[in-house]
Amino acid sequence: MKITPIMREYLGEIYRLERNPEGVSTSAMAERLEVSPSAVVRMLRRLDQADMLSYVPYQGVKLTTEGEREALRSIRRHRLLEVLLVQVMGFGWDEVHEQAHGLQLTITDAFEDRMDAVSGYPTHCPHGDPIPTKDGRIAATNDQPLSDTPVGAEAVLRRVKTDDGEKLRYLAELGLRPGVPVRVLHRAPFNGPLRLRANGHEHVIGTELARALRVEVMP
Amino acid sequence: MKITPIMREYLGEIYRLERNPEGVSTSAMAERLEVSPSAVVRMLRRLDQADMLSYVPYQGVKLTTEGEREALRSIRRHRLLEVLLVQVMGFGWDEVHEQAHGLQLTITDAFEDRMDAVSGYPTHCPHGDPIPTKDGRIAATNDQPLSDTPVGAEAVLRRVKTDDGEKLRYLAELGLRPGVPVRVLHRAPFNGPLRLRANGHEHVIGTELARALRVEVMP
DNA sequence: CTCGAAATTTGATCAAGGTAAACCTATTTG
DNA sequence: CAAATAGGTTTACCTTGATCAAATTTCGAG
Repeated sequence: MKITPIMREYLGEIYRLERNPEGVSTSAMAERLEVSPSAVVRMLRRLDQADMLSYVPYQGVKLTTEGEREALRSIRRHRLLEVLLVQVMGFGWDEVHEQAHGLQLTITDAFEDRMDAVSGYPTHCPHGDPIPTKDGRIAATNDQPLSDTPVGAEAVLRRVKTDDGEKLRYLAELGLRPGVPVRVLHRAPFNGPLRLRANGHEHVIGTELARALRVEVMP
Repeated sequence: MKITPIMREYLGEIYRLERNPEGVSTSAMAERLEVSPSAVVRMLRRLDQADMLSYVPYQGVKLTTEGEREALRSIRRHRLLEVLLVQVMGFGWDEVHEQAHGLQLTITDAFEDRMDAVSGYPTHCPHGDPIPTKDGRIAATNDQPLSDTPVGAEAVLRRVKTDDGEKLRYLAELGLRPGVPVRVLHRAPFNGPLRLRANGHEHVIGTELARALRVEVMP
């Protein structure tokens, strides 16, 4: 049974959701793929048929080994596209998720390779997620939510886990991008806002944003 | 009635065929769009419904004003994509037609604009065809087949009218690209091959190739 | 332990594609 | 000059992927 680019895109999104605490729900998939829930259900049945995953109605979904391989191919394309759009085409990191979503469906393998080359063989997407290699290996991530990081810690911002354009634009304004060193200065009690220092400036970050920021704590 | 990216692509191809001596046949469209003839017929009916063209079964097709506007939008995207693929992504001019064909369907308006900018606002595609402006105007072409050019004429190669990868690779090898000055040295009788000088070298070109090369004769 | 809200799934419909069969048009030939 | 036939065009029926509306399941609150 053959696999289409659209199927691969679903698999990529399922893979991402599987490693997310919220889990893989029909409606979550529908939202991320910008598609109706019913389209998701039908696709799940097809993907089950194609042995890409096992799907039990109302119960949930689990990728097979084969399914994971295809998912990683899709994620590679998506993240390489994001890099290309930011570094080569000059888009802001808040504009690229949706575009990569669409373009992924029509690029060729040759395009994937050229994209990799002209972007300088990047290892991470603009939001800090690792780009799987061509043979389907993906670097482990070793970071934690800024919201769980103890006061006083020296850390490096590694990932920004949101697709919300508003948030991304705001973070860009503050200069909070992957690779930037940050220090947690203070956290107000009861999940209050968090004060931190980065790029020589102090900023106050709300809880919602702090949960999206992932840092690696330095020894 | 709404127009989809796929419809626009058909319109673009019809526009191109309308200014071709061979005319707009169902099978010609099918071949250029890499689609079955039956798919073309169905689409023609939809496009007629949408007032993009008038279609009479077995008779033929004619674009409306509206249809031409959409066609030019599609052609602009296609040719800008070809420039991007060659100049920015590093593809050969023999590899870009098909890829542009697919990508056209998923790029956004914003991508079109960025593409225009990073390519330096090009006026012609890598094969020498003019790129329509955003408001739907297209430069007139003023060239003739090399096969009709008199012996002794000084001319400049303007366009290469073929999508055949073999031919394009061969021409690239000889350095025969748009903008290159050429001089016709000799033509063998009975549609025989043609000898010419370009880039300081002499080449012998068969009739088939000479028909694809379009030159502007210099005074 | 039942009821109702929220999420999930099914059913009917549309766009766009393919293959195979039917159908026009035009050219060739008896 | 009419009939036959070849080639291109169109129709008919099936697949994929999407939508919306209706039906169904699940799960938390009383």
